[in-house]
Amino acid sequence: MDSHKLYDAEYRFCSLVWDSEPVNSTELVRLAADQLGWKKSTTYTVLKKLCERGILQNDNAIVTALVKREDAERYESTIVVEKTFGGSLPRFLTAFLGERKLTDQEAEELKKIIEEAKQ
Amino acid sequence: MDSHKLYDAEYRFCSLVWDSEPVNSTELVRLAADQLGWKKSTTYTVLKKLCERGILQNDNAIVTALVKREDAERYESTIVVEKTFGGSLPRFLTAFLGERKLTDQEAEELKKIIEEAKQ
DNA sequence: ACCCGAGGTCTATTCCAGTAGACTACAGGA
DNA sequence: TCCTGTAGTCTACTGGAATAGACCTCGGGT
Repeated sequence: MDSHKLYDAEYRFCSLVWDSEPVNSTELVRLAADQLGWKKSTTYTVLKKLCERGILQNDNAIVTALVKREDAERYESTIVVEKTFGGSLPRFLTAFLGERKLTDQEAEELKKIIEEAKQ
Repeated sequence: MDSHKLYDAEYRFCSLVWDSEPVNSTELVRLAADQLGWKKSTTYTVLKKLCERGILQNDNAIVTALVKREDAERYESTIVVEKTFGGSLPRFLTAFLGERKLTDQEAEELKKIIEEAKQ
């Protein structure tokens, strides 16, 4: 349940998968070497752990994600709001905005997102 | 600069300080024992590190915070939005809301916060 | 029959956050 | 004078995230 928590390195790795799934494992080794500077065994070690935790899937060298990017993002955002802001989105928003100013356009975009989440 | 990053244990400890500053260090030892289950030396070790990083201040056994709760909260929220959502607040909001639904009242509150951050 | 690349496993090593134990110094009461 | 509480330091252990090196197997090409 809580094993959906992705550590930093895992998150970066999953990002590669999300960007290119379904992807061959050897190709993934190449991508991780390129974009993360990882050695082959590092990739396989991390891949295996993520498979064991039901986050990724490796089927005959074809890697796909069981936990989708949106799931991980939602989880991540929820955690922060809970841990740091007592679960209150308004408190999060207030803190984030701080002295920051929004343009009319940005404000409209945000309000639209909120409007769509009503009910 | 980036030393303002608070690790989990540090954050919990700072919360105690924020809640009760200015606070005597012995009293803080007591609070940390009560609320975090920490031993005395743990409290002093963490306190010292935070002082060295300019986050707290210990003056003749009177502890105060140089970095305020709002600063830490803003920092924390900014980090997530940047690290996980490419700095885009709309993307964060969309992810957080996900399938969640807002009541009219909640939506109004959020829109008000946004409105106040305009320009 | 041999080599090579694909596809992987298993076992370390390193680093650091988190936590604590043992010790020191000093001031004020009994 | 000794004890006790306050205030603090310094060193050390532990667990786990991050990373990698050495090794294994198997199928296809020469």
